[in-house]
Order: sequence, then C-alpha cells, then structure tokens
Amino acid sequence: MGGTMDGTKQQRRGNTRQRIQDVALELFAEQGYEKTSLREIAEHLDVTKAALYYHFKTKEEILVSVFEDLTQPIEDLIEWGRQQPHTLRTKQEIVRRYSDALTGAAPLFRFMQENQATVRELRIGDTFKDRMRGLREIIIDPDASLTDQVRCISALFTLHAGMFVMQDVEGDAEEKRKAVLEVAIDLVTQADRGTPAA
Amino acid sequence: MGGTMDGTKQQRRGNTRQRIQDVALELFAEQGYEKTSLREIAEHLDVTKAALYYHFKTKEEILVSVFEDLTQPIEDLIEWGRQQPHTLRTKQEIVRRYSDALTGAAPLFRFMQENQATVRELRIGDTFKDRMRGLREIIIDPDASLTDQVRCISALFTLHAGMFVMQDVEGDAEEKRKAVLEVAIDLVTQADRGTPAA
Amino acid sequence: MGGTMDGTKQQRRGNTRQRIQDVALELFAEQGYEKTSLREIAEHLDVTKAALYYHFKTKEEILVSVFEDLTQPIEDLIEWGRQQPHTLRTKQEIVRRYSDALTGAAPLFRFMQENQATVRELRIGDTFKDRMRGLREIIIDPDASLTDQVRCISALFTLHAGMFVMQDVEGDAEEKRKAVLEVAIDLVTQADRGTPAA
Amino acid sequence: MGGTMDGTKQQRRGNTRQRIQDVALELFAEQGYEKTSLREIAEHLDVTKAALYYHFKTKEEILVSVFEDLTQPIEDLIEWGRQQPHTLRTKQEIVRRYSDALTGAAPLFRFMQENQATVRELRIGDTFKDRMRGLREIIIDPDASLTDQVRCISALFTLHAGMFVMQDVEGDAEEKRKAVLEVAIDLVTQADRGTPAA
DNA sequence: TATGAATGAGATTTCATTCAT
DNA sequence: TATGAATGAAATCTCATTCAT
Repeated sequence: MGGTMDGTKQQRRGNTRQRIQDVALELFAEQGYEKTSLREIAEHLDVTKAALYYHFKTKEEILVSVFEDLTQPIEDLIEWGRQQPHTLRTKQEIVRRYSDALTGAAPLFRFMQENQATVRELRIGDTFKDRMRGLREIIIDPDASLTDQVRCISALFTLHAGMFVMQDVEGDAEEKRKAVLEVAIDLVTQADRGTPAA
Repeated sequence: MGGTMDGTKQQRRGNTRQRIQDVALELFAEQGYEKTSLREIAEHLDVTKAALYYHFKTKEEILVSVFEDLTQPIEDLIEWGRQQPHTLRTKQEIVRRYSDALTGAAPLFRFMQENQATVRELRIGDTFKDRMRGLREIIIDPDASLTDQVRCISALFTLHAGMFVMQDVEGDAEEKRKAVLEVAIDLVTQADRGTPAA
Repeated sequence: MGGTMDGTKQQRRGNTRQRIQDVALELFAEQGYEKTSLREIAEHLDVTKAALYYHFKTKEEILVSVFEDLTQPIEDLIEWGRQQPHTLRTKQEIVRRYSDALTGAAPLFRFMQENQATVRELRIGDTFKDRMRGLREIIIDPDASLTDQVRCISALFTLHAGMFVMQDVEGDAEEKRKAVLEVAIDLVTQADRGTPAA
Repeated sequence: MGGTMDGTKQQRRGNTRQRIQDVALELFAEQGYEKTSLREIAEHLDVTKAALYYHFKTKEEILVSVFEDLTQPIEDLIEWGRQQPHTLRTKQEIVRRYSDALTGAAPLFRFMQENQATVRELRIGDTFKDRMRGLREIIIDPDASLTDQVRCISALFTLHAGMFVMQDVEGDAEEKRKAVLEVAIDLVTQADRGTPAA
C-alpha cells in the first residue's frame, strides 16, 4: 500500500549473512553446537539449508565468524593491557573492562562456557585459549605467591560465573552485576597487597 | 585346557559394566558427550555395540549411572550441611569437603563443566541443578548482602576453576590445590565477616 | 508350503556382503562409479543404505574389495611372468593367460576402462597402474626397438579393445575372441623377431 | 580514463566463451566430467557460476560445444574417406590423418577415452559412437577375414593407446609418435595383404 | 553374556540451475 | 555481459537403537 513492498520477504535483502549469525548464535547458546542442526537454523530464517552454504563454507565457519566479530573487544583489551604498567590500578581497570566486554557478548560467552568440550575441537578452541592466556598474563604478576595468582584467576572466573550462575540468585540484574564486579575487584586488590584484606 | 586362563580376556569377567562406565566417562570427558559414539566406546572395550545395550538401556543411561555413582559424596555433603549450624566454621568445612569431593571425581566434573549445554537437556541436568542449589543453600546466608552472597558462589566456582584452568598455571599440583582452597576459604570467611552479625 | 520358508528374504542370510559386491560392480560398470549412488545399490538389494555401511566403510571400499577379489589372477600372472625366461614362448603364453584373466573379470575391466578418470583419483588407481607396469615389464624387452615395444603394448591394448569395441562388430563371440587373440599373439611374435612379418 | 586499460582483465574481453571451453576441457580431462563442478570452472576463470550460464545453457552444453569444435577434423576425415577407393594406400593415409587429428585434439580424446561411462549417457555419446563406426567403415573391408578386421580396429586403438599409455614409456615424444604410427600402418598393411585380393 | 545384521532418522555438504538486477 | 542470492534435489555418511540367535 502506498508503493512500498510488502515487508515479509523484503527485509531479507542484503542482511541474510547477519541474520544467519544471529540465529545461529542464539540456537548454539540455547541448545549447544552439536544439537543445533543447519536445518534448524535454516527453518528459523525461512531459507533453505543451501542458502547457508552460500554465505558460509561450513557449519564451523558460521561459529568462527560470530566468534571473531564478538571477541574483538577482548582482543583489544589484551592489547591495551600489554601496554599499561603492571599497577593495581591497571588490574582493576582490566577487570572492569573485561566485565563490560563479557556483558556485550553475553550469549557468545555463555556458549563458550557451556560448550567447552565442543569448542576445544573446533578451530576457535585454540584462539580462545590464547586469549585466555593473554588475559592471565596481563593480570597476573608472575612473581606473586601462588595464592595471589589464584586470586587473580578467581577474579576472572567470578565474572564468568556472574553471568550465568547468578541468574539463579534473586535480585536486580544490574545490582547483581555490580556485586560481582565488586568481588572481582576485591580479589585483584587483595592479590596486589600480597595478602588478604587485613 | 586344565590350566589357568589366558589373562587377556580374563579380567573382563563380570566387570564389563564397570569397564563400560570407566571408558565412557573417559571419552565423554575428553571429547564431549555428543562427539563420543557408542561405536567408539565399544571399540575401546573390544566388544560390540550391542553388548553395551545388554548392560545399559540407552546411551544416556550410561552417563546417568556414572553420575549417580560419583556424585553420591556431594549428595551426602549437602545432607550433612543441612544439619549443621550456619556458622563460619561449618562453611569452611563445607568448602574443604567440597574440594575433596571434586578431586575424587575430577573427570566427571570436568565433563559436567565442559558439557553444560548438553547436560542441561539430559536427565541428569535437573539433578545437577538441584545439587548446585543445595550447595548454595547450605553455604549462603540469605540475609547477607548481595556482595557476600557473590563471595560464597565465587568460592565454589574458584574450586571448579581450580580443577581445570589451573592446569595451565605452573607449580606443583598439590601446592596449587592448597592455594585454591586457601582462596576459597578466604572468600567464605570474608563473606561471613561482612554479615550484620559481625 | 511343505515346511521350508518363503524364499523372499531368506536367501539374504550371510551373503549380503557378496550380493553388495555383485550389484555394485554391475551398476558401476553400467553407469559409472559417480553416477551410481548408494541409494541405488541399496534399492536393488532391498536393504537400507545403512546396511551397506555395515559391510563396507565407504563407497570406495566396496569398489576396492571387488577390485582386489577380481584382479588376483592378474597379480598371479605377473608373478608367474617374472619367474619365466624372457622367451617368445613366454610372451605368447602371457598374452594367452591375460586374455583369459580379462574374460574372467570382464565387467570389472570394462569398468576400469570406461572410468579411468575416476579410478585415477581412487585408492585402486595406483594399484592398477602398478599392475599395468608389471605387465609391461614382463612382456617388453627393454633393449628392443621403440617400434617393437609399441607392438607389445599394442598387443595388450588389442585385448582390451577386443572386449568392448568388438561388441559392435558382427560375428560369433567366441570366434571374435580367437581373432583378437591371434592378432595380439601376432604382434608379440613380430616384436620378438625384431621386424614385422617378412 | 584517457589511458589504456590495465591488462589484467583486459584480455578477457569478448573471448570469455572460448576461455570457458579451454578451462572446462582442461579440468574435464584432468579430473573427469562429474568430478569437475561448475564452481571450479568459474573459480579458475575468476567469474561467477552464473556467468557460465550466460554463455552456455547447461554443463553438458559446454562439453558438447568443445566436442563439436574439436572433432570436426575427424568428421572431415570420414567424409574424405568415403569418397576414396578402398585401396591400401587410402587406408594408410587414413591412419596417418587420424593420427594427426588425434594429436590436434589430444586433451579431448584423453577425456573421451577416460570418461567413456559418463560420455555414454551424454548427448555426445551417440555422436561419438557414430563417428567411430564411420571410421571403422572406411578402414575395414567387410569381406576381409575376422582377423584382418581386428587388425584394422587394433590399428586405430594402437593410435589411441599411443597417446596415453605411451607416456609411461621412456623415449622422445616425437619418436614415440612415429613408432606408434609405424605399428598402426603395419597393421592395416598386413590386414590388406590378408584379403583374398592378394 | 554377548554378537551379527540391520534399520530409520537425520546430519553435513555439494551440485546444477534460476532469476532479478 | 555479467553478478548476488537463492533453491531443490540428492549424495555420502553416522548414529542410537533393535532383535533373533
């Protein structure tokens, strides 16, 4: 009516690739990588399986492309971290930024966390491991005591846990996020002091 | 004839069920549940797939049986926890005992952690979730601040992280375990101090 | 009637593997390897595709197994040839025996001849090439003139041609076979004399 | 603008059709017809699959067009042969000319020889068969003995074999060609002497 | 206590082909 | 003279499961 085309199929123009990525990530996160078939993805998009193969060479490639798009901020964070002095302030900032990065790509990280066994065998497995190592390197002081090293790792993991496990705890989402961040920052702070809070 | 049997097949006597569980857990943990086929398990055991079906009704049942056998200690721990007073000393003991339970069934927990997406859809998914909730209930004080609640969860998660992520950190295994335990106990301790009671 | 079972499905007992090989070779020879699908083979046998995979690991394996079964006589012939003196009488006997071997596995050789491009990329490609080289070695005198070497190769090829091209020539099958054999023997004979028939 | 075009894409001007034929033949000969996909051809030419469909209606049509272009000399040869007297001299000349024709379109004939099963089902299959029959008719004397008929067919086949099998024999290419031709001429010569007329 | 033989469902992937632009 | 986007059909292969023996 009024000249514009019916919207049903129209919006599919030029953005199919993006839509595939979106739906795939959603389903991968919900059901796991292996249990999500290309048939299912295609049906959700109302295209044929073959259309997926026009945009991506393999199933794995869909995941890889999503991964690369969404983890760029973490790559950047590591890059930034490497160029900062190894001060407490830096570490605290890393934790803060990491928390943001996680929030920005929550479904992907949920997926990575819940499908580690699968991811390990995929091409992104190594990339992910590298990134985790990078994060550890910029936040851990190799001369610190083992206990303090554990604190730093625990800080990172607390952020991870915060995203998923915390869903089962009652409370306002934003407040929970803040509480999680506080605990994580506490941990790196204690690690820096070389001793738990006095 | 008239002598002792050849040892090759001999030890397989009557314990096939157990051997299936062992091999299955090993492969599940290594490759993930979906990527591990019954053919593969059977080949590792040098029996036919059909033999697996003599001992277990379905693939899922193999996992269920392993799960039930190995998580009994945690069930017991929760039971014990419920009957203790909600003191700091109790919480510290829970952390200590949980650390032991995890160590005793490391491959299973590695599996559970790395295959959450899969597990969620399986029969053990709910059981596992229940158990996690049980653990939270005996370690978290519902009146505590959100931050302190996070600390308790973080303590549990630190133990988990300790089992897997810590592999990449250098240091003696036993020392690392102790460091991890120390940080976890620290966390519940801080959480306790934070409560109004203090 | 009379107590014995209905034959329809009964004969399928224990010989499915052989039946797969038979039908596969028939279809491969008739339509080519690529154009023959496993679905087609399965339908001809009234089993499911999966049944084929119980007996053979891949489509290629079906062909390989047929090839290995049917070309044993040629392998044997080469072995025999290597242990004979390089006399004219030997070469004539080789031609005679080769003719027999070809006749005994006509459909396979028809297939090999008509699907060379495909076969080259398959696992049997190299084996086949080796065998052809073996044949050349036992029939060609490396010191002979190029022309005489060509005569020997031509003899072998005449036998091949005889199996397929000759179908279009009218005449009694057995007589044609004899005529082909005669020409082939003529060729090696001339090659031996070091000069064409005077 | 105002200069000569960059050469990279320039030569592609107007001759795309020819380039498709060239690349297609090359790939068909190398890998076989079925194993060569239009995607592959298009990639080699750095155009899209759809571009192929601008120039040819189907995959088969590409092959047909190549076939028709390259086998014209043989068509001509048959035409010529039909108008000559059935003398030995004629037959020798046919062999010579056929050898030339084969050499001029070697990749096509290699393809035809190695993909007979495929070709048989294609539109060119019948055409090819007709041509072969034509060749037989002008070179075979229907009153000759079966043996002599075989000799003539063997002569043609020797030329074919010469193009491919001979690659594995050492020696100078041109010399080998001559040797092959000599044997083929020998064969028709002997066939002629065998006829009652002698 | 196991095996041999098979199945039905479904997965990923490839292909020739089409059509609006 | 081409391309970008898509399709329908089909292929190879894998898997959990069943059942007579």
